[in-house]
Amino acid sequence: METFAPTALKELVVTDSARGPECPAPEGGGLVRTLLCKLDGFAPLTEQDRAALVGLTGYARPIERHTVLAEQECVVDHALIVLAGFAGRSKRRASGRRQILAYLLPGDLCDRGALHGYPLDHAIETLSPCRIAKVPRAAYLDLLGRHPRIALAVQRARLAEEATAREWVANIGMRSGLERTAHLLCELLERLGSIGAVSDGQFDLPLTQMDPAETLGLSSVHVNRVLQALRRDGLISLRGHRLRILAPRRLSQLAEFEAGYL
Amino acid sequence: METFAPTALKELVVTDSARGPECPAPEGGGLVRTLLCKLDGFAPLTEQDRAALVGLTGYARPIERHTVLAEQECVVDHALIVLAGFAGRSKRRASGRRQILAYLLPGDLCDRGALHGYPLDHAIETLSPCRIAKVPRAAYLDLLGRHPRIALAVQRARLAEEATAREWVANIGMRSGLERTAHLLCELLERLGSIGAVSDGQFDLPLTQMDPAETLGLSSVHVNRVLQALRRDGLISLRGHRLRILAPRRLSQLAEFEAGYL
DNA sequence: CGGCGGTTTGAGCTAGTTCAATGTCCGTGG
DNA sequence: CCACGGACATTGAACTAGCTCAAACCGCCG
Repeated sequence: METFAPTALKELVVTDSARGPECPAPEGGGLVRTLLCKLDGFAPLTEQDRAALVGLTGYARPIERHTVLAEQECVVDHALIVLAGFAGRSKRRASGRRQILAYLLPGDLCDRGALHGYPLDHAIETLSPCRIAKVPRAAYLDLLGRHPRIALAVQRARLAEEATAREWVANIGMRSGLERTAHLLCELLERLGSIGAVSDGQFDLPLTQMDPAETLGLSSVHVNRVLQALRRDGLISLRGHRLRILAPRRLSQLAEFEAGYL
Repeated sequence: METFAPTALKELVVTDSARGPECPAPEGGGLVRTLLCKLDGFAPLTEQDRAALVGLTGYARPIERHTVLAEQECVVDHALIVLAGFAGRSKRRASGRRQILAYLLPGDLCDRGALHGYPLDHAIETLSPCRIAKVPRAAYLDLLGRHPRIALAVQRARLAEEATAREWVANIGMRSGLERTAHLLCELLERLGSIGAVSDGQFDLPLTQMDPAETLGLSSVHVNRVLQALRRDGLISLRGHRLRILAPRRLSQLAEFEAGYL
């Protein structure tokens, strides 16, 4: 169950490096680490591969919360790599109601824009302050061309993303509010764990309760009550934006969470 | 709005050719037509490409309703091409409750098994009697290798499938039962239209009300009532397994259905 | 004719919504 | 240092969409 990364854990690296423009990017590969970590998990990378990825840091910029990185209907011509913070894909109804379709966590990347010149069927926006690399199409294609292992890892990452999307359909479609929420937390634990952003079952959740609500197809009021129930039952503890999974086993049982598909 | 295929419509081709083992495959490319139709829509195919696809007919077999084509957790080593009937991806909970994750309609194909040797995160099963080609990995890879346009079309088809999956998350997550159902019908109209299986707003829906229910995260009782409401309001007519969209415009407005992403 | 698989209907119930008030934390300006 | 305001979290209370269970009904096939 415990899938924490074997590397030394730099606690809070996500938040304090995402705090804003005045905060300089940390030394060397401090943030690309998430990307390296994640891609390496899909296909082992060589030193050259890693160096090339570290080189992408030049494209990184701090970005405020609730910034739209790519509008629906728009053709984008760069790849996005999340280095810190939470971003997400989302759709909006005419009524204003929003549905979050996927989380983009540190190490995740999104290259639909760069690879295929299709207009996006959804928007991409930051859910928290983020540090994000916008890699121009040419540079990105060049990267993939020169580094087949990276290309492979990226392709596998896409498969994992598809699997997650299916998991979300199932989650929203056939689970109760409590179970859905538990499932989401399990997913976050696993995904953040795989990039070393979990320490002792604890991680930062730089979201508003509105975000899980729009993720899970629930009202924020209900999410609030569900979180209280999870706390009451001793499954989690949550103070501010710091979440701790107290009973991962029981939580994943409640959610029928299947680890391993990433 | 009307995206009906320009080719001559062979009404009922889906059902009568999917009826069962005793029913011989129709003359020539009668059923691959759907595949040709669909892929050609993504990337124009040459005569050689088409011939190669027609060649796949040899792998086609009639398959009964509710047959599991690929079990969850299993590694599959062939690509599946649906030539007639409805199949789908699905997940099941321990309680037995099922969620349908995607429909595989005639012309759709599913090559995760053949391309990457990963165990499936979901099952694939027929929802109606089908005619399906199981193409062995080697033959499939060979096909893609020799026919780059087919490979391109397949890749684009995958993008469209991903977009559909996102649409489903949004559908289940933020729409009411009525809207969800309307949206699903719009999707079916569009997808079946693109393979010429819609005639005069009418198409075969070889499903039980349980299937839409498990698709939309509703109970079959509720789906029943929703369908009645749609009929009452003159949006659709439904007799047996024959569905007619009477007011496509109003229906897609109700569902906030965005055509065009396929 | 009888039965099976599916649809339809009814009635009661509950998970989750909506709306609105209240509480809490935190940053800002005086 | 404190008052103020804004953004979130929490609570309460009324309401409702959709669920469950169970009975009837319908069409089809053997």
